[in-house]
Amino acid sequence: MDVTTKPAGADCKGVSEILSRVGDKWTIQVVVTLRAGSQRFNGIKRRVGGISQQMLTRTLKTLERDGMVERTVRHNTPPQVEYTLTPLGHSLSETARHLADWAAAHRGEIEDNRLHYDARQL
Amino acid sequence: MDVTTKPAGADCKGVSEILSRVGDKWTIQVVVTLRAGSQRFNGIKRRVGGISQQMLTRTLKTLERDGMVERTVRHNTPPQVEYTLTPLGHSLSETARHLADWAAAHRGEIEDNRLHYDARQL
DNA sequence: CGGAATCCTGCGAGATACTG
DNA sequence: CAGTATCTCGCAGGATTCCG
Repeated sequence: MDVTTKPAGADCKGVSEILSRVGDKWTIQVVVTLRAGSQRFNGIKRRVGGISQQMLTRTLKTLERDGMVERTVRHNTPPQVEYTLTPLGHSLSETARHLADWAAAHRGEIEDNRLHYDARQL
Repeated sequence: MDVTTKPAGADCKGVSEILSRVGDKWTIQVVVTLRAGSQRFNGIKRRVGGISQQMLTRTLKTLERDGMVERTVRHNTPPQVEYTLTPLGHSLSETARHLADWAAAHRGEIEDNRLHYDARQL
């Protein structure tokens, strides 16, 4: 699909899909967790904290499908499954970090604005 | 900002809230639309396209509360309400654009990965 | 240990109609 | 024109149970 015709802000549908992935509750947290290196299922679950097994499974599967993480199975006893960030996944994590930095930098300002706004509504 | 000391995923809660705002379906589109300058309610509605007035109202109100847009009322007949991006809002739009650029750049790769993945599942 | 399958719930979000 | 008020529905996301 011809991205070049895009006038600097016209989300061509596919873009907003990626955006929504970033906004989803767990994807970014999992990706960021994996920046530290390969990890196994319950390891990730422990590190992310608060995620249900169901959602971790879904998130990892989606990320794998998108080519953000690689899944490696070792048929030992007990079984081991390792998840590793691909270059694409790393790239996403970098971009997401910019956003996170922005959020961290302006969080106070935003909360302030909310307080003022709410006060005015009384 | 010293990200390196963060234990690999310590989203300070408020950050993920901002992230989810970015991922929400309309916020970014409205902000991007307003980059072109002040605009009125139905003007935004027309430009964004596909948004219901309900969602536009909600989105604008949230953005106003967060201090991203400023609302100016003119009691004419017919009434006019203008929405303008604040500096904070501009700043967000810039950051969001980086993400959108990333998304646009990797969209093809991701779709490719999905096709391969789905093919393997048969 | 690493999942899959199933059930349940709340909220995001659309459609529509009414108001000032 | 610029909203507010309802009603509704789909789906993200949680809890729980079962499987290899």
